[in-house]
Amino acid sequence: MKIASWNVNSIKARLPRVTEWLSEFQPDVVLFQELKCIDDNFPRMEIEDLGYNVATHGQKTYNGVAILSKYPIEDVMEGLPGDDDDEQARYLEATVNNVRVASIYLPNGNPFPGPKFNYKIAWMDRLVARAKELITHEEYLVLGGDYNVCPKDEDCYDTNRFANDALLQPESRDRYFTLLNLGLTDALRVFYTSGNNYSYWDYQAGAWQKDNGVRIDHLLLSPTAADKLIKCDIDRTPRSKERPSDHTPIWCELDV
DNA sequence: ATGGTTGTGTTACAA
Repeated sequence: MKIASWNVNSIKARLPRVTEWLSEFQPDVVLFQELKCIDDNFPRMEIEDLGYNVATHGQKTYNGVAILSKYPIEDVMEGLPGDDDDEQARYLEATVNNVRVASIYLPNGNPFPGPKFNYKIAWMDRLVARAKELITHEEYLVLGGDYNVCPKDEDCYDTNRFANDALLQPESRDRYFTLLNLGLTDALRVFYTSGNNYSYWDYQAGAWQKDNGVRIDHLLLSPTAADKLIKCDIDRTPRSKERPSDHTPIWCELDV
């Protein structure tokens, strides 16, 4: 069972890249972030024609997350618990083929410091609380998405340029490692124990051509899911194409 | 070179 996560940076603008990648890569489950559209404008038919069920949690202009699955999508939960006043569409959870999955678009948090960074940290605290709850269920669990966190310096091409960036702040990293300390596994680091494994390259200044990237898209697995982990990798192919997203997919294969 | 690009939706803001 192949599960992928991809920040598409507008599903409408990215539809040609998305359909060609789904057709070629054939993931069983896909977690999308940054749809940048309301549910009614999601290109549902085009995706369903490729054999996927679709659950969306969209929003006008910003944010928006979705779950695609070749299996039925069950027990959908929209939004991250813990703040009834939070109206940003950044979290969608569901069960597919006995695997609980979440599509996560964690707040970027820039500029640091400031209210956006405070929102990021509060959001991460809510994610930790949700992960704590989920992990007690002892089921297959994959928390995937754009975490907007570089866990370590090796996950950023130039830490000096990012010294004041929210992606590298200790407060962001502390909460990311709190997730790992709950027992979640950073699936990519099972196979690539160190070094550059970027998932995002800025559109500006030839960042892609120079491989000036950061690793901020992650798949975190519960212990039972990690036991079934066969492979995890980052697929750079979509980032190399015309009119790409600035992110590229991360995927894993589970023996379930 | 303190630059540069993309997307939404309006000429600003987020990333």
